[in-house]
Amino acid sequence: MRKGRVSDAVIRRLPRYFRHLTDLELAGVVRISSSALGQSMGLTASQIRQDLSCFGEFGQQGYGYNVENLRREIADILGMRQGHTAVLLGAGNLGRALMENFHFERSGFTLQAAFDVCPEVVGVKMAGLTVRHANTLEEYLQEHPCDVGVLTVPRSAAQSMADRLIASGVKGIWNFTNIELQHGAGGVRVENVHFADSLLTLSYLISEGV
Amino acid sequence: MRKGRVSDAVIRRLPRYFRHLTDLELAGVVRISSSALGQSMGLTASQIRQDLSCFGEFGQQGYGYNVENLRREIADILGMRQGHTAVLLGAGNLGRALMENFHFERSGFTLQAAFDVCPEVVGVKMAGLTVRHANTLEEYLQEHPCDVGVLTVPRSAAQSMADRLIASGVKGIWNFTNIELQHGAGGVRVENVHFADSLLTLSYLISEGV
DNA sequence: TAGATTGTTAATCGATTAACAATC
DNA sequence: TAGATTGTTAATCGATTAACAATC
Repeated sequence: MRKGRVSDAVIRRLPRYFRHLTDLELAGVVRISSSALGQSMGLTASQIRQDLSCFGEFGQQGYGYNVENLRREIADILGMRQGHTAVLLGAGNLGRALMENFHFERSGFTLQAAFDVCPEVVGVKMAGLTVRHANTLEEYLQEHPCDVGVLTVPRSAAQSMADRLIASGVKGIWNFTNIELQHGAGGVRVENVHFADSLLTLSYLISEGV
Repeated sequence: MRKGRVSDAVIRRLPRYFRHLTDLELAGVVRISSSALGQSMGLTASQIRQDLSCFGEFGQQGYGYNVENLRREIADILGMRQGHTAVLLGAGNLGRALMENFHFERSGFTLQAAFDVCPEVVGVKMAGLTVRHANTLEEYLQEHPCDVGVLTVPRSAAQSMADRLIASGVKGIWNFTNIELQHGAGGVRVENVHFADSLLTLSYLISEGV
């Protein structure tokens, strides 16, 4: 499906395309041209056509793109329809908020299990899952191989937990801890959600010109 | 302090520099060269020197950079030492997790107040703050002007809450809702934390080559 | 058919990397 | 002093934008 290497800039735009197309579909829009989509997303029509051409030909001359169809194509490109699975490590405040509020299934993921070490949390039911003790992680993953580990443990436990996830064969780590995880050449992908980096960017932007 | 326009790519690296320098300082490292810093961050020495040169001259030939000094300079550039203030909108699971777990003060922010509409939440004390009713937002902001609004309300309330924040004169919005906020030409800065976009990027990366 | 819009090739722009004189 | 390393200028690389033939 993919032609040559796809740049990081393009990859980062794919979820935005998906989100906008979802909104358009919900709003009942059937077709859209690259220039109209670009206008609503703050991109040029050229860029959109260039981006999409990395993956195939989804439009039609003189017509544009069918919204529903393009949305489905992008979902495929993003791997949303592959039935990925995830386990969550660290069912504290943030972990719990993710479990109970974030819709994993809307991104094509099934959250299979959650782990923690804290006795007050182990055994508690959250979002339909009973939190397991973290020392059963390897055992669990051996029986239920999993694509992604969601890392919401405290900073101090982050690297060792990441190592255990990698050793158990996950393909990716969704990292909410504020550290840069070390992950060897094993091909594990790490996606960081660094809250502080985000807030500091905003801090810079509102301070500019001072 | 700033020379000409600073590109977005550079701005996004500043918090990473800050984080790495903090770690180095904690580890007792006193000086570091651009090539050593680059190695540990996965950047080239050239890029680091080029980035820093947007803001001034912080190094010394033959020596490199003093870690403590460079960290402080970057904190200044990021506006961390300006004493920014924030209010939080939406004290549900995610909002509460942020209040109780995220260290606003480490990014130079003081979280001043939190608001919600839900009767079970209004009046509850979280992280030392008593949650106020959202219909007192304007009144509060008039008396206590605030730099940033942290938006952790449900999707349906997001845009109207953003409009109210902007009308009350905030400089920035830290947006955790999964929508692209509309904000006119008023110069308000919006920084998005789109969980789903992040997970979908990871989904793509672990699916690659399928 | 005429108008609209694609996918792609070429041109431009900006960001990263390399090179090097200056100097601690 | 000699070695190391900066800040900056020049070269390269990659991403974005523009142009246009193809065609629905």
